[in-house]
Amino acid sequence: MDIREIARRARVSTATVSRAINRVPTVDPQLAKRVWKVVDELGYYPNTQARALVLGRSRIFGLVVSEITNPFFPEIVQTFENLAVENNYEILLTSTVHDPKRMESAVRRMIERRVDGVAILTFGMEEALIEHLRYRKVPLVFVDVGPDVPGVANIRINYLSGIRQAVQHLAALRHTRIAFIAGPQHLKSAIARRDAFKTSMTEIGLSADLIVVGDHKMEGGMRAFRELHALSNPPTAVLCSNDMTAIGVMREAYEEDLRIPKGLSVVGFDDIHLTEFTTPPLTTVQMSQHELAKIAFRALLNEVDQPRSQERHIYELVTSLVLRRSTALAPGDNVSGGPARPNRNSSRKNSLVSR
Amino acid sequence: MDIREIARRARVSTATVSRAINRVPTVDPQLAKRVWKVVDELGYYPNTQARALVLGRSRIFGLVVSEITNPFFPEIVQTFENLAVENNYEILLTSTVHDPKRMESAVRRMIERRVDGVAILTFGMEEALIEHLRYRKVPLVFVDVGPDVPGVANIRINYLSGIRQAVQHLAALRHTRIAFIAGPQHLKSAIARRDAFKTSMTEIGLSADLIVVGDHKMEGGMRAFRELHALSNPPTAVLCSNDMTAIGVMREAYEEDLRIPKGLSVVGFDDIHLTEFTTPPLTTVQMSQHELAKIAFRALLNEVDQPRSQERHIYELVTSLVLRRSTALAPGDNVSGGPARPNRNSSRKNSLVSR
DNA sequence: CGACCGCGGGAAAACGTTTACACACCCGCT
DNA sequence: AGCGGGTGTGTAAACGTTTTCCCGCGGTCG
Repeated sequence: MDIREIARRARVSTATVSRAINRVPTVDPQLAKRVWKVVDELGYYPNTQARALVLGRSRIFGLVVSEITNPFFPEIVQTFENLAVENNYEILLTSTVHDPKRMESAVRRMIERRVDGVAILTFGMEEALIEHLRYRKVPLVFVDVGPDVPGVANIRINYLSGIRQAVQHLAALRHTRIAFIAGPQHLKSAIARRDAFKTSMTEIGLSADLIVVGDHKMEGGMRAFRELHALSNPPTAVLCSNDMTAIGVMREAYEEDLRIPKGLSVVGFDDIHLTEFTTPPLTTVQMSQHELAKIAFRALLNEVDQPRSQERHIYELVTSLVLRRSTALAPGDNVSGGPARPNRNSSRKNSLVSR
Repeated sequence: MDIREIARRARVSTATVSRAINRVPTVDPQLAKRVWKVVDELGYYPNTQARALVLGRSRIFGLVVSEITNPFFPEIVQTFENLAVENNYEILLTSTVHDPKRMESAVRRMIERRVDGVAILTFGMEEALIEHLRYRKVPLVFVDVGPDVPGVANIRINYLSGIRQAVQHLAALRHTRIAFIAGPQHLKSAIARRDAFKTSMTEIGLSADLIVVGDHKMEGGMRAFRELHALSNPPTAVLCSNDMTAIGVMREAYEEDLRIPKGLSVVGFDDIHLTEFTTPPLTTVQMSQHELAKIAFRALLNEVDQPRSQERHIYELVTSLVLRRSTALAPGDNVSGGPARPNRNSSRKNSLVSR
């Protein structure tokens, strides 16, 4: 069933059918109604491939993430998808599981399907695929790590804003020995977080020498905390480069019978959903996946609408602390009476029994 | 840059280029090499839309899930995607966030893109979209809930196998008061799990009357457990209809200062990744998302390869218990010496400090 | 030595749209 | 009454492939 069939039955030309379907205003309402009637009766749906072929636009965006099973990404995918359907786009999802072959095939697939743009929302070093796509003049948007070249949009993440809030929050709770568990040092984003920690500490006169590196996974957090805990003068608070690391710290603390937050304050980074389900719920620096996806999508949409090829667009995403229940006054510090901590601005979705 | 450009430069016809690219064996190796040379030089990639148009096959599968942010689904998506790239397919992902409008638009999108098949891996009542797709003779595969009609494949889940293992595991640990926290009773899958629990209990002579219904979310688990805990003779073990419920139970138990597993044994259902990150790691009934996605993909592939339209295909997925650390001997039961529990067959990815 | 057969390659049609261009028709003006 | 312009519809080309059909060539067999 194609447009010609519709044309025949409505006794008009294919041109008119096409125009009616696309709501071109000049077509006689009478005819339009006749066309729509047939369309509805037959349950006709235009063939997107044919359309794409002549329009030269596929209405498909590529979306590259590191791995969907990493809890950071599902919400990005969800938001991106929502925006896609709203704008009549389709999304071609790829998770490079840090595998160069996967990236290569991803690029091939995207080019073959003639995507209108690609968002690379991965925290990694997928430099390889960039060149290939740039060469084809596909609109691109990167996060954090993108090359500073014309024609590709870039989302800068303001790590400092959130990390500074976290550090000052801990300092306000009388913590002075604050440790940082960093991420893999080949990731730009991990380095940026560590640097933000150093800056935040030194600017309030605390020393930032308690830094140990993890792997952005639970195991790394456990290992790193074991190391810290063995110190002669262990930290009373730990700030982590991401939430999985913080979960590792909490797990290890539990094994060592250290209660959180009384015995140890822990702060994560990312604000993945999981943090609401830990015991206790994790205080963390939010880097809104929702916002990130939104910015990325908008950037692509802009780019296809008015391709200002030579400008380089920079967007910014700020981070900010969300308070839950994994931080408290430093042990040994006794203030008299009153609630020890600032207002909680976290969305308290989970009806917790107060204790 | 199109196939004609290649043809011109290689001084052959477009037919030959097409044949060379598609590795038709009859073409002269000499010519083929000439074609490939030009292809590589120019970085030519065939236009999939044009191809799909003439072939009548889009090489796209639809994948419908409930919501990607539900931790049950990311692994399904990942596996499905892996298989897709392996087989040169693309996937058109939709999460109906339980919203009828979303489902409708999902169907429209899939039909417009002319998907070759659709896997509906959602635990819900998306009956609406079924008819529309069936009418179009799109190959379908359902999980659990599909209508028993010819032409659509169905994946049956064997809930009983895993739940029976769980119940018997608990019974072996001397638990006799075993409660079940069910899921929303409008979901077929939730009902099936509850029934499997009843069957498993009665067949070993235990009474299955400690059933309270939750909502498959953490809050429901917390609420349900509060109810159970307030009983004059509370259960010593709780089996949950899904993992999020179990996490709620653990959280609530923590609030009530009940240690797991010493004071209470908890078993979940689904085996989402999250269960490895709880403290303690959750013993749960595995319903392999990986297998599920694999079966679904295979089923679709079968269907497009040899469309035996009238047969109805039934596949089965068995469930089975995976032991972690949230179950132990019933309190008050003292056996002398020896390890209290069976071998642990769980994959112990996380190097836990034994305690 | 000629006819026939097999094999490989080319011309062109087909897939289902959109849209540039052409062409009726009607209305109002001179 | 004739002409010009505006409005709305139709015809056909174009998008980039695959594939059918046909043709020419070389080899083999009678």
